[in-house]
Amino acid sequence: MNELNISKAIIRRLPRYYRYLEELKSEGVERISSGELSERMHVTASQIRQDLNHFGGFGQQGYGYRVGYLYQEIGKILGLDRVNRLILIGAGSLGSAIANYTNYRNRGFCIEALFEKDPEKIGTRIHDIQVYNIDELEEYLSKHPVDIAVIAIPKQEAVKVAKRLSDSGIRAIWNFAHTDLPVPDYVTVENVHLSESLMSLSYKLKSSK
Amino acid sequence: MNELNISKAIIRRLPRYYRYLEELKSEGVERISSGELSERMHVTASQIRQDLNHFGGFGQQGYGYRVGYLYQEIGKILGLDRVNRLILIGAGSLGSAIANYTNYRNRGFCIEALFEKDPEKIGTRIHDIQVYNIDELEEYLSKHPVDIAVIAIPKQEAVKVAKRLSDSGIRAIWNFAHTDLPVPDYVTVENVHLSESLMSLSYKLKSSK
DNA sequence: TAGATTGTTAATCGATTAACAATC
DNA sequence: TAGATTGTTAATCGATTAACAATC
Repeated sequence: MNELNISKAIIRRLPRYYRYLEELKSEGVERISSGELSERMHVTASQIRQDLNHFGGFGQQGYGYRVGYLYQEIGKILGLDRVNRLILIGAGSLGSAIANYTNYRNRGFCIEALFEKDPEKIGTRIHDIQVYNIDELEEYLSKHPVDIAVIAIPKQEAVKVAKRLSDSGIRAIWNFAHTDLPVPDYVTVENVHLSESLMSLSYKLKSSK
Repeated sequence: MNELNISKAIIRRLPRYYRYLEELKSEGVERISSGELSERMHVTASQIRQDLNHFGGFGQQGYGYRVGYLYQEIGKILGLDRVNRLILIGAGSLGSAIANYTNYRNRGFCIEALFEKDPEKIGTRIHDIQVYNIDELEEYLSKHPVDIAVIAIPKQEAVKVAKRLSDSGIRAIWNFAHTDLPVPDYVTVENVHLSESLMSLSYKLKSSK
């Protein structure tokens, strides 16, 4: 159960295992072998066994893995067995889409507040989430426990807000701004650089022709 | 200039180089060495030189790299020197955010049409893009050249639409649905699995405590 | 020319796959 | 018990880093 030196590659794959297990569960499948899962997911059986074993012996020789149990355990590893409280910075179209999306789709995550500078939006509710003045960020954070801050504003402001967030003790940032955020060591940033993703696709398309 | 066997890892990094070079250009910096760029980007100078050399000798010994030239060349490699025509499937909040975002931010990409099944939205314009009935997808594709299709609809429908897209000759799909799309070999898929990204962050937060 | 910095090869490191003994 | 399949070690593969000769 030593979770200390798990490679980034494995962490990236965990949510994908989780997704496939959820699917299997909803299909009523109770047990699955690494070989069968391998065929579904298009990864090697060896990698599946190797990956899962970093976290403990979830399987049983001669039998395979119990789907429900494995699903639950990976959920725990990912920290989905408790509620992650989120706040969202930016109530533009992207921020609003994230608010909509994250609340619906992901149990384990709950968006508790939105922050904006546009006076038109402050005081309203978007997808049933209260919109606060961005100036009140520090005050809000001093009163409410928050696990993850989501940044969905342009890059110049994003860098400043990231500083304010880390100064207020935020430990995790989900960043949608087109920039790398300079944050202290104790803050974890997960970037979603959409334009970089699109450029990669453009490259792959071009080079496949 | 052999672009045939470029690793995925390098392709992922190219857009990031592109972003930093754009920044340098806008700061008026004309030349940069791999060492200086290394410090900015927090990668090794060796990796920068190694990466760039896969595509040709862009630098000059004793001098470094000319920012403008390198920026332009990486743009070409990524296929940003021509217009990529996009269509977007799904005019929900995510689709609408992507429409907004991609049109503004990324020169080289142009969203030409939106497809929806909601009768309320069909016939309207969203961020100045015409919304078509999803039933007209094949007809539209037979008349208009399209480079990339963006999928921003729930997973069940996404799989079906992906099939229709590949049957109509689409070669590249930017997929925002929570599923892996089964497509023929000649179709390239770039996934943006937001919930998986958020789960990774949850893991990293949990394990850093 | 001397100094700087690339291009490129060689060494290291890490991640993936193969193999098989352990065991249910 | 025999068959199946995991857990785990060893082998391979690929990616990153270090080193340095080439050269501007």
